[in-house]
Amino acid sequence: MRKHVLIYGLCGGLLIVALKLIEYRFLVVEHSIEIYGGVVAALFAVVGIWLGLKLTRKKETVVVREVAVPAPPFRVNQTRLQELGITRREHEILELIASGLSNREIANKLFVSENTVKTHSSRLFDKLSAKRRTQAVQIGKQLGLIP
Amino acid sequence: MRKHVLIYGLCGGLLIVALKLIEYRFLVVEHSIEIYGGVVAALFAVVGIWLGLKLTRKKETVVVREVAVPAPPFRVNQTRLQELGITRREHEILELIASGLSNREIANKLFVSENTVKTHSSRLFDKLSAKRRTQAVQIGKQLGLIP
DNA sequence: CTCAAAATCACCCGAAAGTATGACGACAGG
DNA sequence: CCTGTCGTCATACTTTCGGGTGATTTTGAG
Repeated sequence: MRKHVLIYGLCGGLLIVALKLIEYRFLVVEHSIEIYGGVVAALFAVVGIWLGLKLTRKKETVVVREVAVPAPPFRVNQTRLQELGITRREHEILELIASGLSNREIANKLFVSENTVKTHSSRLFDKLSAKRRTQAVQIGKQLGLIP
Repeated sequence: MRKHVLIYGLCGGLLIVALKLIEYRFLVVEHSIEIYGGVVAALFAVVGIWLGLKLTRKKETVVVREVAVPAPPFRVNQTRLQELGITRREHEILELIASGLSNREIANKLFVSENTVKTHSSRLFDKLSAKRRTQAVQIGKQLGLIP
């Protein structure tokens, strides 16, 4: 800011000197003082406006808008399934257990015997280190095997 | 913009007239033309700077920064709890069931008897229209009672 | 204080869940 | 052809769950 003022002052001084040097050659007409003043005024006004624009050009307003992330579509973690050696049937049964069905209901839905469902779920619990179906569901969710 | 220029011009004209009116009273000294020019220059430069600032004050660069909302914080649906007449204890037990604990484990955790846990869960199942604990968990999630 | 709701506990019993073990057929891959 | 995996099923047994009933204590609102 100070710098700008100094530069401005210097320019003003130089301009005045320049004008003085030529005032007796081209502006000797009587009453030309008004023209002289107007020109000087216009010139410095333009310089002032330019300076003012220069000084404030960098103003910015940062607007932070929070955007809700759309629900990430559930994707079964196939890698984990393989790691744990969980078969398709076992995974299918885990899903049905998670939806709140009993062994018998699952058996009916899959057209197999209840005992089969029990064996599957037993093996599933082993692989998930679960002792109960509720725990299996909880672990399954945590591992991304079910939504 | 046009308006500003006009106003400026008008002011300039008025100033010149004003100066002319007093030039023979206070600035009759020879060579005072330099002082006159300097004053006019400084005055209009100031006006110019002010104008420049005024013109650009409202210019803003809007930067939109999208912020991903991490996880929608889970909020228990208290209204639904009241609608169903589920007590605090029952809700507490629903949460523990959902985390995969057995009745006995819940009893130990809450320092009550297993029978108490059974009674609570029984009433809870009634209120949720659930026949099994797994179903209670599924319904509870659906109703926003548990995360 | 009083009353009702909530929380606690007990006992019984049948149903469901879970464990253990063995067996059989289908099917893919070496 | 042989072997391993998967899916299927069965039997027997133990544990857990859940329903039903009744009772006592705590607690909070009026």
